[in-house]
Amino acid sequence: MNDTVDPSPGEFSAIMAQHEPLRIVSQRLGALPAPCAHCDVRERNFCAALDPHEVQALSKIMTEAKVAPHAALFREGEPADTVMNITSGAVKLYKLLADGRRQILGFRFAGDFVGLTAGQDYTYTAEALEDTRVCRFPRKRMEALRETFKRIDKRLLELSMEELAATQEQLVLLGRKTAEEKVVSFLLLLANGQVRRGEPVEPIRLPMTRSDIADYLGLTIETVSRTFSLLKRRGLIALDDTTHVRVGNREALEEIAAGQG
Amino acid sequence: MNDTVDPSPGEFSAIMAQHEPLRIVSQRLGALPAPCAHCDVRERNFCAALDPHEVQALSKIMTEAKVAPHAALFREGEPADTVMNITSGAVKLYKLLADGRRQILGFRFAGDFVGLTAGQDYTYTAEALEDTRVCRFPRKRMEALRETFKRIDKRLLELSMEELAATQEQLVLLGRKTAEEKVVSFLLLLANGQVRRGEPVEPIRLPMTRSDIADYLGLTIETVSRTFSLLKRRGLIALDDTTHVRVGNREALEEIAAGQG
DNA sequence: CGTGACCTTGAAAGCCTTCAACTCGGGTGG
DNA sequence: CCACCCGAGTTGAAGGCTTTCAAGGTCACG
Repeated sequence: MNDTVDPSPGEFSAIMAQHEPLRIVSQRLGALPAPCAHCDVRERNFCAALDPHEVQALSKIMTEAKVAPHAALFREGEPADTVMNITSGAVKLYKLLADGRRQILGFRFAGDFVGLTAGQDYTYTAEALEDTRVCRFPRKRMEALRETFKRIDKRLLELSMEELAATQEQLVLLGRKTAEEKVVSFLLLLANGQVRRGEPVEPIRLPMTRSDIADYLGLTIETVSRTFSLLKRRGLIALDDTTHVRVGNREALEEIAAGQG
Repeated sequence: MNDTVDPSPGEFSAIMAQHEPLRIVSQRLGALPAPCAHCDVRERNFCAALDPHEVQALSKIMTEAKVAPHAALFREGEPADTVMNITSGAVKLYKLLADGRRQILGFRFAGDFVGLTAGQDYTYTAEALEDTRVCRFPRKRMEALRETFKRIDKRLLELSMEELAATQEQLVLLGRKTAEEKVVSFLLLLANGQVRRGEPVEPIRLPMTRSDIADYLGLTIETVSRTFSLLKRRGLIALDDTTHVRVGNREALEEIAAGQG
């Protein structure tokens, strides 16, 4: 957490310029309120559906920070005193078993909210995959704000329920899908995420390593690699390089992901 | 849903008498408000932390129903127009893949809340494992009530976050634990649930079939059965019959579940 | 007492993992 | 400038954990 620093206000426009997708979303949706330029990732960030008063109050308790690749936003077991809204970059969330086995719970991108917990401590670790920017909200002050603006709870509940549904979908993937189905489901999930954020559908960007993908899908890096190769050989996907995938036949992939026999 | 009928008011005391655990919890916590006698499963039901006004309002929109074994409370894909609080019995939640493979998302017991969704439709099926009673809250009227009593949202958010954390723990189980670790984790989860509801720790009651357990743990019924046999042979558990388990060495099981590999 | 659902156990097969070798690209220091 | 190293990724071969296939057992129920 000590590797985070606040960007100067002057940097904002430069940052926004680097993030074409965010600007696209902003333009598409017009001038809605947002606590800061960074948070201006409409529809997805938790300010969506809030009114200007609420957003303004939120902006007052918020601080901005950037996180370097491999640095943690927070770690499992630490006191959960901050919730964060990612404004650019990519983050992985994971838990560890006693002997070091790792399960990645999910990946989060611009507009996503992380660090909300029921208990006192974070129940997972959040780590940046690349240069990442976040808006940080102190939990104490956030809770005070929630007392004043009850609608914030409603919004957080919506987000929490959506996250729960996505996590339950992931249970199906881990418990009942084959390696191929897992990898295909993963690619489609990333593609859908890009569309939701207003980014181009293709190429599908993979900011995470094969090891991260493996720990997300409950596989080994070798199986992930082999499955990519297999899909490529079958003409179902094309790899520009190891981090950019293009999809040939979307319908075919959708069928595989759904487990059509 | 048509297999549910409302019990007559006169049945309530008889029902309560059958549910020793609920009475125990009630006595322990004293006279807190609850929408109905059935909902009187303190600490766990969603009325906990609400004040009498809120609970009274909730009781007015609530109807009670009983569900027979194998009958569905609701099905995946149906319009999600009711949320429910289980007051007795046991329920399994599951999703299906196109070819029929099933993943059980979790089991729910007295005091648990089911059917809350972000979208319009249920994203999973809920089916009774045994005779089950529920309090049903029409979504529309519930949402109106949430507008009036904002604290309900706060309570629902708490429940949602707890459920999310539990589901994330299940991701670790499905993605990274061995068959033995899965079964042991499952038994401890059930044991903890019984304690939380004020029931005796032992024997651990298994109201679900081996097939249900398998589909919850991402295994086959044969592997589940073999793993039970293995644990029994090692003296780590004892099976009174197929549905009642006793634990010899709790610490040893905790270590196995945590993956002290 | 037959029937069926559920559970257990054995043996063979298979999917994924483990172990191992090799490639590729980037960073570094001589 | 380039040899060297290291992390990340790919591919092959062997092994193992779990599944699949198969058979038998138990118990509730009509």
